[in-house]
Amino acid sequence: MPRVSDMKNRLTDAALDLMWENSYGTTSVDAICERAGAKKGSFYYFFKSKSELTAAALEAEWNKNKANMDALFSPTVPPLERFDRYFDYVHDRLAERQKTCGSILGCPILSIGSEVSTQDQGVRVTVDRIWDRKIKYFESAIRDAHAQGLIVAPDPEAKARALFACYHGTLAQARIQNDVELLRDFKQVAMDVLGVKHTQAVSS
Amino acid sequence: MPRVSDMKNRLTDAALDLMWENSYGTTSVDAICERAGAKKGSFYYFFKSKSELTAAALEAEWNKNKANMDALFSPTVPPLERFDRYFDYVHDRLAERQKTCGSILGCPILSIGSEVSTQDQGVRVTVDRIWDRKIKYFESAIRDAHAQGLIVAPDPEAKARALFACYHGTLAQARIQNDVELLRDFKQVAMDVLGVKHTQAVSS
DNA sequence: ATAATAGTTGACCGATCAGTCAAGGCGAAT
DNA sequence: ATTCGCCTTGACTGATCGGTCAACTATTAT
Repeated sequence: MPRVSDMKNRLTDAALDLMWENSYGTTSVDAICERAGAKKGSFYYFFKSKSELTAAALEAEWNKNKANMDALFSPTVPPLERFDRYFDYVHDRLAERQKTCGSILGCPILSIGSEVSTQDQGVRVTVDRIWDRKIKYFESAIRDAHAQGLIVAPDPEAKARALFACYHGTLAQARIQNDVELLRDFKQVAMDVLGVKHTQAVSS
Repeated sequence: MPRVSDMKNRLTDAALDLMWENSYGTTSVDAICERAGAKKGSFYYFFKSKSELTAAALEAEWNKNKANMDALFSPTVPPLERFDRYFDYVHDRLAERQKTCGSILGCPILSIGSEVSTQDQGVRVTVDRIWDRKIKYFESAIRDAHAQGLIVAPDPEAKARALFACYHGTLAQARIQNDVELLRDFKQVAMDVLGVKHTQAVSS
């Protein structure tokens, strides 16, 4: 067997990075190659098109984040607390990234998905698939919360989709307005959407 | 005085149309000109860049829709009913458009805004401004609903922003999944976000 | 050591990109 | 009817786009 290369990962990393910070359309294959330290020929050795690279980059991002998601939404954590931890995690990650690039970047799945959905079915289907996987974490937490009588959610799947959409709307707004504080306010909105019985703030 | 031309409007109409259906990045100046029946030189007679045209197109779209919004959110309509009518209106408009282009297009403000926000401050600021204007309709309806004891919303502006973000998240999801039914389900979510009292009593 | 193969390179392609410009056409006020 | 100036035209630019290709390198199993 000949040599092995990490170039494929470098390319997907560079692609997602650039597309997240800018957009799919303004991220050229040349720019991806430059950041990955690759030449154009190498790019097209691994991927047959920019579209295919994008789908691979989104899947790679999912794989890198899956363990984190599993931990955040661990069944050992009280169901409603899972959301709190997840929202905190995303907030912190976006705030951290803002320090280096100056912008709140929102969710790459939504940004890229919204941009290409009417034109690139390959990427669209990939976005859809990852979207569904992430919703499963919400769904499971909602079902557990319902079982414990914390909320009333006879249709956990629908409730999960709704909450996920609301959250992503807030992420998109945070990106457009470049304001991370919008994410802080979402926790209360999430409780409203989930139908958590209103609780007065308890000093901790 | 020499002749007058409707070319400027034709160009903004064509631009918004193409960017809504596809994206900002994939909408070329050439394509805009072709749809508007203009030559490149005319385009740059009216606008000094694609970016400036986009900002103008968004403002023009707002101006065309303002009367509709005023009617939908008329103070003569019961406050919570205003939302119902607005959501129906958007749903019907998107469903109608789907017949001709095959896709649920979501909200152009969000799509374009999300796409260019980190790269084009001119368009970003325009998106921001229109976003704020639209939120005012929500805010006013929420304040009226609060005054009538239909909901509890001590901070109507924050509630309006939250609901607007949630709705746009749903619009984005509908675009990505090309599914108009997601918008139908939003009405109940909106009631949850607004904190409308229904069968489920809310503890004080 | 060498052969087989995974990976790399850089030159190249036609198309399209946003944007420019000088010149001319054409409507309205005089 | 002339003139003023809004608007249109079409040919043009240099850069960049996504993508191709044949030749080359480097690694590793044998």
